[in-house]
Amino acid sequence: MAHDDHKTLVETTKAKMPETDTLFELADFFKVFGDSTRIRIMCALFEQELNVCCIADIVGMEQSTVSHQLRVLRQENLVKVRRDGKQSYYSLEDEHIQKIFEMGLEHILE
Amino acid sequence: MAHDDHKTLVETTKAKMPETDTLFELADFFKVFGDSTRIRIMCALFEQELNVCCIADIVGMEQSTVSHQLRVLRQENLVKVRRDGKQSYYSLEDEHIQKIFEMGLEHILE
DNA sequence: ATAACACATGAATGTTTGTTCATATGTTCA
DNA sequence: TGAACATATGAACAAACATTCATGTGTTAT
Repeated sequence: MAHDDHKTLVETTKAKMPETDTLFELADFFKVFGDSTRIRIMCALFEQELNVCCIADIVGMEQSTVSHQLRVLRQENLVKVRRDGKQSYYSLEDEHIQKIFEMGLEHILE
Repeated sequence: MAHDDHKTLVETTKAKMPETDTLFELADFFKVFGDSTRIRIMCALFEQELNVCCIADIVGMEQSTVSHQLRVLRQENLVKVRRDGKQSYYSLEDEHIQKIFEMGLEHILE
């Protein structure tokens, strides 16, 4: 009966999926990649660590904007800070980031 | 002079980065992964193709909501549709998706 | 101590986005 | 043809988000 097929398919599929909580976390993680300012910040940090003022000039946005976005990146453990005198130097926390970037680029360039 | 260092660093970093347009596209692409409903839809489709009504039951949302989100996924070439009678069967378009998922999961599970 | 600088943060604003309801389109079957 | 079903779509609404301005915090150097 079609009803049973439907119910079975729904149930078995749900059973094979990761925990809902995990998938919500995953969405939150990718959300960070979904903004062009943050993408450009991360991209700039591929080369070397940079202080806030440099990043702001590179992406062409207010220092304040960049600081807010760096906080978002920090909260998701994507960047780390090193304080040196008056300046804060940011760098990438994780080597997954570059791979995720590459895969995204592969997808859009085809 | 510090001013020159700053300017040089900014310029050389900008020069090494991909085109700004590309990075905007990349952000739009990742934006699609940044919603838990869409993440769960894609996750369900890892197993096999599914029609809209099944997907709605699996993720526990309105059919309308799922249709809207499937359109977003279609627009970014992440899923494809196969029409069979009254039903539309959706499946994943791209094998990058699973790898991107895996990397995201690796990041959050540590 | 105080001025100048680098960065962080709170409040306010406008925009984007996800969801729902209602309805339209398209398909099957009697 | 008309009823029932599956899906798509438009309008409306609320919630989330990115940016900016103004200001606070912390550091250096005079």
